[in-house]
Amino acid sequence: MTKKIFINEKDIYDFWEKEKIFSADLNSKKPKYSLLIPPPNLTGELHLGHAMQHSILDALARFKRMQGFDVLLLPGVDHAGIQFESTFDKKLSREGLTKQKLGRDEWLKKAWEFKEDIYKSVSGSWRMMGLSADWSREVFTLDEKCQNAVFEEFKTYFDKGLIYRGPYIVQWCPRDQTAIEDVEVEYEQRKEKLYYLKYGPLTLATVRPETKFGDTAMAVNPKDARYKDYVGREFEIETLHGKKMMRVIADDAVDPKFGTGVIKVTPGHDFTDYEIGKRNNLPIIHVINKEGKLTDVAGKYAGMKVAAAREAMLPELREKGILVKEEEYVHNVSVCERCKSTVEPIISEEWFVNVSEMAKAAVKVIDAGEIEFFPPNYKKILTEWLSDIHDWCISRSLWWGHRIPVWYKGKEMKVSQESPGEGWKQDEQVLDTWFSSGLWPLSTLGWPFANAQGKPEKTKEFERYFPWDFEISAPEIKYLWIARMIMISNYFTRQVPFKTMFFHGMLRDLQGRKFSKSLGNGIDPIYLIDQWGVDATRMALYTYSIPGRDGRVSKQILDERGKNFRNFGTKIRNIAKFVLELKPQDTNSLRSTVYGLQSKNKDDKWIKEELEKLIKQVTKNLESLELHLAVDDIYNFVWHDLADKYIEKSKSRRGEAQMTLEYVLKNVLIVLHPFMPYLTEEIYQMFDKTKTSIMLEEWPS
RNA sequence: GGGCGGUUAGCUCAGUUGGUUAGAGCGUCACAUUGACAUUGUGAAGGUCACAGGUUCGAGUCCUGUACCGCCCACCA
Repeated sequence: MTKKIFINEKDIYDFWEKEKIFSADLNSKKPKYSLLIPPPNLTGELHLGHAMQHSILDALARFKRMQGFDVLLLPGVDHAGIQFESTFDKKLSREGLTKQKLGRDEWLKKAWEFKEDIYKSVSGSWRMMGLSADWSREVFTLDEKCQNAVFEEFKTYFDKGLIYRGPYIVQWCPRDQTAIEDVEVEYEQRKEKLYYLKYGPLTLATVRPETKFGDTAMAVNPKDARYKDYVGREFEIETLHGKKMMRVIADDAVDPKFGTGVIKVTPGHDFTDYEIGKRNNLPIIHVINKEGKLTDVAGKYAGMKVAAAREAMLPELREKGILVKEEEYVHNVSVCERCKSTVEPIISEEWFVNVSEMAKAAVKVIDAGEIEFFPPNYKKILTEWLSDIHDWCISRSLWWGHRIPVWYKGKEMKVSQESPGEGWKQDEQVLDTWFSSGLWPLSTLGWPFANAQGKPEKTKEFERYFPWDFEISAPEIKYLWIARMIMISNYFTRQVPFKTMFFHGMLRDLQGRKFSKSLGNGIDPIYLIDQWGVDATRMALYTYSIPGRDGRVSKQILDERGKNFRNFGTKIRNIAKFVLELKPQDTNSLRSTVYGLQSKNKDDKWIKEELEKLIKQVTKNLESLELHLAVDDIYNFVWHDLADKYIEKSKSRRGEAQMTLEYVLKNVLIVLHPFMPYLTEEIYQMFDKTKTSIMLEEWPS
């Protein structure tokens, strides 16, 4: 084989791609090992978490390939509904454009162009980590095959009666103008005021006086002796629009210890109150609209934003003797995970899926141990969530996504991918991003199945690579994504989507905070790569790759580690230079050394024993997904055993040691390759070798 | 209010089923040195492993409790 000299990392990557070493082979006789890359959101940069995730995936893929598996490492991108749309709308507003001005069709056209731009700028950096993915199979969640899969999913649920549309109280983000899921809501601790209001004979406490226009009852706990005599009776109460009769009801949801033990019931704008309202047949009054402003029922406060209206009405409440007391109150306010605006519970027409049966079935397969979780306690975390699941609100008032495949004509309704004909109008909403992401393990392999005759027939890809052997995720999307993949996959295929589920920890700043754009505390992996190289950056990240363990990092700490592993790379380069470039004239090439390792010298025997231990350890640690330990083992062996001890001693018997040196170095390169792919390939090419690339070498056993 | 995780050297963290003097990197100090490598080598200092009990021949590791930090879940308006 000819030796190759590479100019830089990209040069090596291109070489691998050209040799098609990343491609999975459907017709391979080897056993398969499939890994599914979590599709990054199409909103911009690769962040540290991605970089770590990709590094872990790639190490395993390379390891399995060398172990003789036909590896599929499948890449893809997620359209990321809300996130993409808000990024794009911000860009439009800088150009003086709005959704309204453009209209849906024009907006979508521009959105697709923007998508292409973003994709181009980010896909390069995703590859830069060295990801040995099969790019020929890359999937985007809005590709035709995903569209088909999503339609099949929707239609199946619909036909089985699991999908329904109805008014429901949802978490509404007034800024993103869409309903969001419970799991997309964050809580922010805020100091507000608790207002005591006089309602007829009773006094109650509330933090939201502005919703009083929507009150339809007062409620107390049925066990509360103080109010026993009031229950079931109506009282005249003073409102801002004059006097009004209101009933007192009893409901278990009322906590007698809160405030005065009496609450006002506003079924239109509070989750508890909505439930109370349902149980007691209370009417629903809309006080807040989808822009977060008060409606006409608020009289002169109509049109004001919630917070402003609250302030504005206080003087009148005081004056009329309704507001009798105020106190400081610290509580959690719901905010939108994406844009951080206060979320309003409001009633909206939305689509839902009843997932309780699916979830039950998912709990069964998880309990049966069909998926191995890292760390193992996630098994319990997921089954508990699935056991207590609510109907899934799948509609979003966005334009970027899979449009709900329902068409209307007068009172008629049809589920169809294409327009059923003249006069039919499609539903305006799109599906929740996770509706398509939940299908990811299936849609990436060609589900739904149909042959030329339209009969179901599994694709070859699906037959071979499903279920996936390995999936990885950040813990924060365990419910949004992981639980749903398990549930949906099991529903459609009666199989788990993946056999191993790895949750990595979250990288945080030194105060333990998440990295976020708004805090400006992010660390750009591209910076680390520029500074220390891809391999060193990967190594630094592996030290944080322990399942479920968060890590605290700063730019300084990552620089330290990056520098350290860059030095390690230099160490190996120097070892290679010592062993291969400066070798004595009278020694043979590596090829002969493989057969001639019978040296009786005690140093030779020692280093070979240590090497064997290393190989065993690294193999074991990779198999048990403890990459940090594998990295540590190699580091110690190379630096302290091989370089500091063995090489130093070998200097007095250089020629004799040559064969052992080459043998050890070559094996070190192989076991290090999953972690530092570029460096190891570069040095491998300096050997008189038998394989085109180190990627094709066999893992030593 | 429930559930989970963390607490080990100045900093960031390892420590795999309990087993000798508890480890790494960075930082600090001393010495060496152009010898594959100054992106170096040798050595040193630095820890009552959060705290209190318990199990054990033996506990950083297992059990109970406490404190602090963090995360997730939850309809306290």
